[in-house]
Amino acid sequence: MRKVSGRVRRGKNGEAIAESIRFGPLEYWVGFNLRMAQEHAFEAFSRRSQEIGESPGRFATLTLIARNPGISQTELSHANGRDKSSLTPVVEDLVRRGLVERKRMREDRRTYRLNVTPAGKKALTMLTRCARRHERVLDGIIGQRDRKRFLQILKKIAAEIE
Amino acid sequence: MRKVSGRVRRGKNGEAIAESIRFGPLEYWVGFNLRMAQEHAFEAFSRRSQEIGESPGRFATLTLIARNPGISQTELSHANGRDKSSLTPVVEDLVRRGLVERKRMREDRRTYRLNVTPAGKKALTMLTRCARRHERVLDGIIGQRDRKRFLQILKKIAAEIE
DNA sequence: AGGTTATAGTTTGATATCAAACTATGTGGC
DNA sequence: GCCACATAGTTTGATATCAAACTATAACCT
Repeated sequence: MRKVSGRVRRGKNGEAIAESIRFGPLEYWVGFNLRMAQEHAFEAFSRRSQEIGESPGRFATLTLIARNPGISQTELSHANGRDKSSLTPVVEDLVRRGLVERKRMREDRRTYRLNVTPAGKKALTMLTRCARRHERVLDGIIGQRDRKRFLQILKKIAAEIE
Repeated sequence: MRKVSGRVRRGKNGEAIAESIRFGPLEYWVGFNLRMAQEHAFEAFSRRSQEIGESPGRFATLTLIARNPGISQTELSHANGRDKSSLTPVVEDLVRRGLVERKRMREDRRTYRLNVTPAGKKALTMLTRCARRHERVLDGIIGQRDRKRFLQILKKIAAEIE
């Protein structure tokens, strides 16, 4: 867990003087707080998924393939918000471990079709359980009353910012 | 700008059939949408700060040093939510470019004190202007009514998740 | 004082990511 | 058919990050 920010300065006799950090405008700026929230949340999910021996990044990838059988790598990279070149080693790994199957399309031999194998479905089930626990924690923090609106705003930001 | 997700599949006669991606549970999960919002927002800020020739990551760093004169690298790394080792090259760069000054503490010769130089203040002013424009865009998307609550929730997530 | 333990910062090795260059394939104009 | 252009995926080079090992100082205990 990340330590919470706090300064300790020593006085003349070496006694600890706790000071807190001044965040200035960062305090009330959305950009900074969005980053902090995301990074802390991601880290928490990361720990959770490590418990079941999966990388946290695999979750969205597997879900998207499972929900969109035959999806291509480029489509997947857009859906997941990553560059297609980042996907190459990820897909390689998933295929190597037998979680995803990859076939050339007949009609267009540049394109691959991705599908989740039975083993992949199993891994996804585990990851989904893990993600549900994570979501429940987040829900607890956000509160039932604000959750829907909060989610709407997040979607709006992703969709509308240039 | 990142393309929006959408699939195009070819029919028998080669006509384009647009399909949209199914996100399954990702659709309504906070974790995924938090990540997407943060990444899109960061990318937008990144473009903005490139226009003035600064890295987006420098903004929080410079602000925190300016607001906490004499802060140490470890304190800074906690405040900024980064590992102290990540800070080494960043501080090096800021010092090399004359934006930050770094002095050994007398009382504890392991520790450095960081301070922003006049040149650093100037760079920070530019970056702050840039960040303000970015914030205004975000404010427009979020809406004045929900902004405060939204910010509160982001802070709560960062603070409370394990 | 001397040895043990803690702390500040750096170095190193691993990972994830992007962007640009590249390869192979496909499409369209003529 | 051929040539220009577009597209799917890979490779390569750069950057940012973390975690663990390391160096140097400092604090603590007896």
